[in-house]
Parts: sequence; C-alpha cells; structure tokens
Amino acid sequence: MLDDRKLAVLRAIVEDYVSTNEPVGSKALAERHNLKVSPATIRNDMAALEEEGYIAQPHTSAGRVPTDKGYRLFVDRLSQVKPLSSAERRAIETFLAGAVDLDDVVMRTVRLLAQLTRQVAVVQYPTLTRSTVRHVELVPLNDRRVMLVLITNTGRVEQRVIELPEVVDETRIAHLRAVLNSCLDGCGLSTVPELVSDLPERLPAEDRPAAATILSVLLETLVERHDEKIVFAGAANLAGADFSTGLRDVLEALEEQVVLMRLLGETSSDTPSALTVRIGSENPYLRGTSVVATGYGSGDNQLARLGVLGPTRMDYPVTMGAVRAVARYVSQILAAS
Amino acid sequence: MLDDRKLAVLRAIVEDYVSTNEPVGSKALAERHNLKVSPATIRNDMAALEEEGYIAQPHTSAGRVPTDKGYRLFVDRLSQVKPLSSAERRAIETFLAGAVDLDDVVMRTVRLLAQLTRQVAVVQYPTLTRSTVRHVELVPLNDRRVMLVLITNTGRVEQRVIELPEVVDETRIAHLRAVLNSCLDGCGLSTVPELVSDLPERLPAEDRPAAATILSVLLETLVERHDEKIVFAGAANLAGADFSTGLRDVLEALEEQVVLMRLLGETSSDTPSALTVRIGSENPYLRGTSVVATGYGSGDNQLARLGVLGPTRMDYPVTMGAVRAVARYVSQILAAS
DNA sequence: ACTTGGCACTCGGGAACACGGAGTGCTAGA
DNA sequence: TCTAGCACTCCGTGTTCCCGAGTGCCAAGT
Repeated sequence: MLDDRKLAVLRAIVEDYVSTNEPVGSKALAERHNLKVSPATIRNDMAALEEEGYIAQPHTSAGRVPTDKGYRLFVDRLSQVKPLSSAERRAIETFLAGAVDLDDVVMRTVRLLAQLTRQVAVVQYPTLTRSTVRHVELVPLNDRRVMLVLITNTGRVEQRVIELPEVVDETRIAHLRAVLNSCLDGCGLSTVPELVSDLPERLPAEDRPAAATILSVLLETLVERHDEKIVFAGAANLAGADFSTGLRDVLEALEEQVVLMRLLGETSSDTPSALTVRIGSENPYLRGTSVVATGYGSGDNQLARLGVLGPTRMDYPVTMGAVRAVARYVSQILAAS
Repeated sequence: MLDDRKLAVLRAIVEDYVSTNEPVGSKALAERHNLKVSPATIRNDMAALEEEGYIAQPHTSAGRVPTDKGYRLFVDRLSQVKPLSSAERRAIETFLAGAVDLDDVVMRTVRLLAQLTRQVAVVQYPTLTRSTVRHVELVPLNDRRVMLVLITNTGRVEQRVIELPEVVDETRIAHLRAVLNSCLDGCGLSTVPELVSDLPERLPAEDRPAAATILSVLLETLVERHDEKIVFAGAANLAGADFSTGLRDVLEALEEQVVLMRLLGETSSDTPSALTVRIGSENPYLRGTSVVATGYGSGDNQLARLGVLGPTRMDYPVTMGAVRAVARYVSQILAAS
C-alpha cells in the first residue's frame, strides 16, 4: 500500500512542515528534496497518503500538513533519535554537576531541558516508593509539639509538625527516635507500614499515645506524597507556538499536578527507560499537544519521569534526543549522590 | 487645575475602561455615571485631563484610555481598597488552614491569590534573616559523608550533603551536633556567624577539620539563600490579557527569580506592611505590567513579600484588597505555627 | 503500469474601496 | 461656565476583486 517512495514523501512533508510551519506543496517538495520524480508523481503519492489519513490539507487547494497519524508513523518508522552535539553534552554535564541538593537537581534539570528543547519541560520529583529510609529525626519544638523529619536515600526530606496528645519530655522523644531509626534505617519506604505496625506494643505503655500519633503522621506522609510533586519550566516557549486547544488550557494544565501526571504517563513496566511519545489526540486531557517523556533513575529502579510538552508540530528526533540525554545524566547524578 | 469634577471624570474613565476594555467616550460616560453634566462638558474636562497626561486616545477620534499617570492618580487619590466579601474571607481561612508544612503554606497561598485576583500571583519564601534556629541536625550517611539539616522557627528546612575531609565516627558527629545545638538553639540566623566563629577552638584538635568543613557549609547555606526562592501561579490568567511588552517577555520574567525579585520590590523599612503598587513604566525590567505587592509576616518582623502581577489595566481596588487580605491571613498562619 | 506534462479549477488571502458610526473639537448661545 | 449643534476625522467592517499557489484529472510518453 505504502511503498518506499510514499514513505519518503511523508518524511519530507513532516520535515518541511516542522521547519517552515507552512503547508507544503508538491512542487516545493520536488525541489527541496531530491526525490528524482516530478511534482505530478508526488501529487499522486500525496493523494494516496491523504486517503490513508497520514496527511491532510487545511483547505482545498492548499499544501498538505501531517496528521497525528502521520507524525506517529514518522516517529515510529521514519526517523532516528538525534544525538546531542558534544558541546551540548558538556553543557549538560557542567550545569547539572553544580547542584547542591535534590531541589536544586530537579530545578536545574527542568530548566536545562526547557532550554535545550525550546519547549515546556516537566520533571516529576523522585518517587518515595522505591527509596529507602536514611534517617528519621524527631525534633522537640516545645513540650507538646515535635517536628518529624524523614530523610531518604535520594536526598529527599519530608517534614511535618506534630501536635502531641500529651506532654512528653525530651528524653522520651530521644528514645522514640532511637527506636524508630533502629527499626527503619535502610528499609524501603513501602515496607515501613508493616515494620512499624507492632511498634507501640514494644514500648512502655506511657509512650504509646505519643508514638501512635507520630506513627500515624509518618504513614500519612508516605501515602500522601505517593503521587508526586511535579515542576515545569519554559512556559515562555509556548508564547510563539499555536495550540488548537488554546494557550490558556495548556497553561492551566501545567499548573494542575494531576493532569500533568497523566500527561507524563506511567513508566511501562516492561521497558522502563524507553522514550514515550504521545502525539496530539493520543494524549488524555490535552489533545493538540505532544508529549515526549521517559523514566529516569539508576538502572532497574526507576524513580520518576521527565519530559517535554509542546505543539504536535515539533522536531521529534531532536526533542527525543534531548530528553533521553538529560534523563541519562540526571540518573547518573542521582545514583552518585 | 484639576477640580473635583475632572477627578470624577478620571475615576469614571478608569472604572469603565477596566470593566469594558474599550476606549471610553464622553457620551457613554455621561450616561453610565450620573455626573449631571452634558457630554460636551465632559469633553472639555477630558481635553484638560489629556493635556495633563492622565489620559490618552489611541487614535484621533476614539475614546480615551487612562495612562500610567492616570492610573497612578486613581490609586493614590480616587479609590479605596475594596475589602473582601465574608464568603471570600471564609474561603481563604479554610483553604490556608489545611496546610501541612511550609512548602504547603506557600503553595496554597500563591494558588489562592491567583484564583482570587485572576492574575498571576507571586510569593517569596520567608526570608531566613529574621528567623531563629530551632534545631541543627547532623545525619551520618557513611563514614565520609554527613547530611546537615537546619530547621528554623518558620518551619523551613535546609539540607546539604557534606563531604568530610577525613573519616569521622558517629559518636563524634553526635557530639558535634550536641555542641552546635547548645550553641545555636533559638538564636537569630544573622547572629550565627559570630556565634560559631570560635567554635573549632573549643573542640578537641582531632575534630577540628571536620567541624571546619561543616561550619563553612552551614555559613554558606545562610548567605546563599539570602536572596530567596520565589514561586508563582496563575500563569493561565495571562492568556486573555494583552501586554504591550508581549506575552513571551512576561512569562520569561516569571521564571527569572532575579527579575521577579526586583518586581516584588523591597519592603520599605518605614512602613513595612504597606501595599506597594507599581504601574506600567514604573516597573523595572517589565514595563507594561502592574505589580501590587506587600510584605507579610507577623507584626514588626517582616518575613518576605507577596503580590500579584497583571496588565496595567486591572481592577486595582479589588486586587489590592485581595493582596492585603491574603498577606494578613498567611502572616497569621505563620505566626501560629 | 507507472510517470510526466498540461490544463482547468478552487480557494485563501491581500489590496482597494466605500461606508457607517462613534467620538472629537470648535463655536455660538444660554 | 455650561450646553447644544455641527462639521470633521478616522477606525473598523463589509464588499469586491484579483492573484497565485496548489490541486485533480487526463492524455501522452516510457
């Protein structure tokens, strides 16, 4: 149905349209790419491609524009991920290396990605699920309040102020802290609930009410942040582009954690580090935009996802290259720390 | 030069223009506001106002539009800050009350403000300067690394991973922690440098290299975050509005901490809790937008600033009311915790 | 059977134009 | 000092027209 030449025509259409933002006609195609055939032949091929739904014309007698289906075929079969230049690689490396803490890593990553792709970059904070407890700290604030600080091996810090049901003196708090740490240190977060389930019973009766309160907050912290914080950057890059769905909707989606989460998608369990590309109508909630995303994290333990969001008319090979490269570098950084 | 009626005309022009977004003419003014005079009279007044630079006409024979100078006079002398409805007050209260930690307070505040004003809201994180140390924690990660966690009375947590110059065992770390806390607990952050200056000398010689490293990171943390983190929300509200300077520039400014910082401005030392209004060209860096901001924080110790950013054509009385109210509530919340 | 050149056709978008209306400035009169 | 009237000025809108890029189709060529 679609011979090699027709595919070549489709590729040429996508490339030209992405770079010029104008419907591309048969004559221009024949000139710019050396397809060795006449415009008339190309017109026939285009008619076939349109018949199959890969391209469309905005109006009768205008050039052709790729459809979502056309872009899909392009990324699946007609293009290769474009690696970054060595200058870009160096820039990434030095830029990410300067990070001082987890917040900083995430911040730098998202900005870097936005700048590199000239799209909106989105980065999900490393998930707690696979992390392990590095330390639990209880800081007495006054005799009725303590602050709970949970530090994970990814450098993440969670904090909560806890109102205790009764006055508890500092030495007992310290004891509780010691017990908690000996019990949880190094354990996976997902195992915490079972590990602490029988903890109150092992304590002197007088400590149990306070311990119960603290534990409930601890558990709450774990589940509450299960669906994670997401940050974005590069909204300015939206200013030029045009979205079928209107700029406003896109900006709103960016500030809705839940929607953003859905857009980034789930790491598919079989090939966790694969690039995911969702084109236009393939996206939930936000049709008219494309999302290029991937999981990151060292090796088999995928921490979270990152990617970019832009108009369907984007340079997929370059964008995919940038996303993949940044994901690798940030994985590396996180693994090292 | 400007009698009462001319001022009334200016006020009417601003109000009408803000609500309709169309140049307002003499006839419409005479009808909508009961000024008790004819359009012709109003025309004369308008000519005078234009002469003085308070209004301008986009083209000959179009209605008048307020200039920056006109808005300035309006907010200074012709309008009163509009208090919120009691329903809005309740909404603020309940929305902010649910916050679990400092991040959450800031996040909720900025979203609330954006929704309330339908503008872009900007909130600066509470400054460390006036805070006091509540606790310093040193968590051994392995025998060459510790994590420094600094907790302030505003609920803020700063964290750094420190690479030690030599292997230090846990009991010595614990000792160092105890010394640090006994030395710093409850002290203002600005006094920390002098308080720790002679600390190494009071330690056994073997601990000094490690202590010096840790202290230098601690001090660095204090100064580095002196100019603070800023967050914004409500970028979607920009979609409708039109900016002379182009939407792109505004979005870029929002992601530049430094620019945003300048826009929020400094808390004037004499009247720290006063509302600041910067209109159009009065703004550094971003002419064509207006900023309504104020300091927040309990009583005399101002922690930081918050406000909104929007087109010069905004409803100043309402916006000012919302900013002031939110600032008060968040101050209250922070003081209580 | 595919490719090619030719040709008539179709629209979108820009230029030219007219026109109605909202708004103004000015002047004369109350 | 205010008001009514009037001539004038443009902006924005709608209309028309035309050009050109691009198409689809057909017939001829390889």
